[in-house]
Amino acid sequence: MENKMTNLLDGLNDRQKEAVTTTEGPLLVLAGAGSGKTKVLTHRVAYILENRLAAPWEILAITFTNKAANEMCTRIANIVGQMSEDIWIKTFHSACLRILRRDIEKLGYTSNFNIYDTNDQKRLIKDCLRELNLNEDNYPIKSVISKISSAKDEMIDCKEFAKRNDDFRGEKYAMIYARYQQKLKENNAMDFDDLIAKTVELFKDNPDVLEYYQNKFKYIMVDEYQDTNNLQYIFVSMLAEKHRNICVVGDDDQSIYKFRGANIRNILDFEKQFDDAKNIKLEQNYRSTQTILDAANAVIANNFERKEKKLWTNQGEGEKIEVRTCSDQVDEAMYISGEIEKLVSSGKYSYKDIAILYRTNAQTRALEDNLSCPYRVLSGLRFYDTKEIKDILSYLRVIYNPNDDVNLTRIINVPKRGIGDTTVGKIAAFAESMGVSMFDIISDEKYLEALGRSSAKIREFSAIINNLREYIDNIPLVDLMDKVFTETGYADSLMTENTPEARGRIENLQEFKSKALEYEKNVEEPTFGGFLDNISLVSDIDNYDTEQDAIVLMTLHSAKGLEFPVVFMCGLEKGLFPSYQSEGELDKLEEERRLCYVGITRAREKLYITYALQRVMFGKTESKVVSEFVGEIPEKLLNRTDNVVRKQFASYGSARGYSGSDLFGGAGKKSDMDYSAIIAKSTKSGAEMKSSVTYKKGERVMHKKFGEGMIVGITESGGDMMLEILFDNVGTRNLMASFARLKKL
DNA sequence: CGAATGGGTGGGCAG
DNA sequence: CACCCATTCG
Repeated sequence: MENKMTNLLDGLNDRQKEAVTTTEGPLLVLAGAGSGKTKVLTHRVAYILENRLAAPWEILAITFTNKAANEMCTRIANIVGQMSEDIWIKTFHSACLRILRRDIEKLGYTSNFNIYDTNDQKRLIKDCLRELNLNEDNYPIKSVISKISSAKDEMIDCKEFAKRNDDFRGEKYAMIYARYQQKLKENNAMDFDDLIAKTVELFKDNPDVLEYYQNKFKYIMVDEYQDTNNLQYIFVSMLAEKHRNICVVGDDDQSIYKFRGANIRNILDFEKQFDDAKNIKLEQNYRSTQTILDAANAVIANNFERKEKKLWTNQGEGEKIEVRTCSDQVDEAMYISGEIEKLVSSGKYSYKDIAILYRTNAQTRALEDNLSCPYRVLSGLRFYDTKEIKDILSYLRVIYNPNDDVNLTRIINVPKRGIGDTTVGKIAAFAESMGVSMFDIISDEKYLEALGRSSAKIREFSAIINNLREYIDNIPLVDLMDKVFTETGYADSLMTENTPEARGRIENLQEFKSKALEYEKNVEEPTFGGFLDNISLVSDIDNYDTEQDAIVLMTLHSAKGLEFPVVFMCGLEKGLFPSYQSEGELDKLEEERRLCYVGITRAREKLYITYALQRVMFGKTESKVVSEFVGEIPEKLLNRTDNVVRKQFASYGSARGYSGSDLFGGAGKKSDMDYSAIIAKSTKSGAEMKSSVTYKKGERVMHKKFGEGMIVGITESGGDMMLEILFDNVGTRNLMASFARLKKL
């Protein structure tokens, strides 16, 4: 035991040791990116166990993703062995789900409730709007959803919401909210917010339940605390009230989920909320080179609301950051592809060491089309979001919980079985007026007759569902899924279709089955409901397999918590990253900057930043200007290159009509004229035009159109000098010294 | 009454 | 470019 203990603290720096051994009372660990946060958490759990401060089942560790939970579980198992199995290592949602499945009857739901995702929410809201005779244009679904979501986050129920919003629109929103919540209950369903909100409600209404969990969890740890919302904070606070051994770990600089309610104040104010809290900062970075850290530090220093931190390492300076100006998104993808080939053929890196990160999922297409290496795309369409999986999933959910009208409506006519919108509308109306679920209607002969000529088909459908319900937890999951495929006619309809697309869908369904198999194998007590929960809560990133030798493409958001030897951050253009939606709003811009910080700090050895002067967005070609974030990185850390001007000049000889303005979009339309003028001059007598002025790197210059800038690169080119100039407002431009008409400052 | 087709529109990150 | 809705056809 003594030995193990010393081992446990071996290899930790002083700060980390302190965080591991400070087990009692509230503790805030401000852990910079790459500062060994997971190590601290896992060792802290092990330390508590080794010192017999608590039994495994008395420890609750909350992470943000399932992937993080699994990793923590594995790493703790490596230290303490089997004991790790009884620790609650969960995400907020899965922890709450487990609590709810046990006691939800106390709130008037039944334990087989379904979980509604954003799509289901949308359907439900649409129904509400229709019933209330409200127009989607005046009450956009997205805004309704976000209003309801933030109300739930602030624990404002329908009544309270109505009180606080008594203007015309507010009243309507209150009505939608009330109806939506009522519908959820009728469907025996919960949205993601409810999972936390209902747990808190359960605790509030049932002190005995709360007390049980308060007593149970002697030590509570929360990872990624900067991304918790108010509800999650309340949930954790309630649980921690008794023992007060709460340790939160986070980095305010990596808070990137404000858009879904994350409240950065939770971490900034932790010490106010828990006035005796200890505070430990981890600033030594074990991941990246000093160059990368300097860049990250410099960028994030532009934010106002933050706790001062400076990452450092003793691992050396490393290589400069490559910044590449590209003509458009195809050029960008080709450049990245080329660099990847170079990196891999050098033998220093393999594909799995490399990641491409971007702001929006829409950017993947150009990349995918132009990559010449094995790759994987994370997120975008979740596996469970494809149509065929959603269909089967809806069947499974209806079988599990027949009161779920939303899912029932979704599949009652899939595949086509002659139950059209009109009939479905009738069933819904019946259900509404009788105060029962649609399934109740269609399984009752009394109502079926009233449905006229469709009744035979409906009868058939409800028979299928009722038949399948018999098999729940009686036969293996995979067999049940097979039955769903065949008995619903879904498989047949795909076979008949027999298009490449249909075959793809069949393949996907096979994969779905293997996921079920996997679940049955991995989980101790597999149940039908457990499988559905599992699906509701996994994300694409959870399935990211680091062993496969392929480069990986994902959004900057998904990349949080991951690291790669080589990182490409692409599309660093104003309006894309930072997003145009953050323009003029300081707090949103700061969140974008934090996202940039997250991106930079994913890189261990080599970081590439690319941006294009032109990009196709929303189907239109737009001119782009480099992101301000690039300019925030000290120039001395960068090695700038581009492909724009070379193309530009190459085009003179080959295609006269092609003025090059298409490639040089960043300068705007006027560049057409300027450049034709330059061609004229240069064909006359290039020698004459040769600049007599000499330039040096670092000099500041003034350009008529581009404004002030600094020379960051000089290349000799045919007796002239090509200057790479970083302009303050428009980004980098490559200009020939003799033609640029520069004024030294 | 149900299915198919075309036009218009909207498009950020996510458990 | 994908999805949703409205219109038209069967």
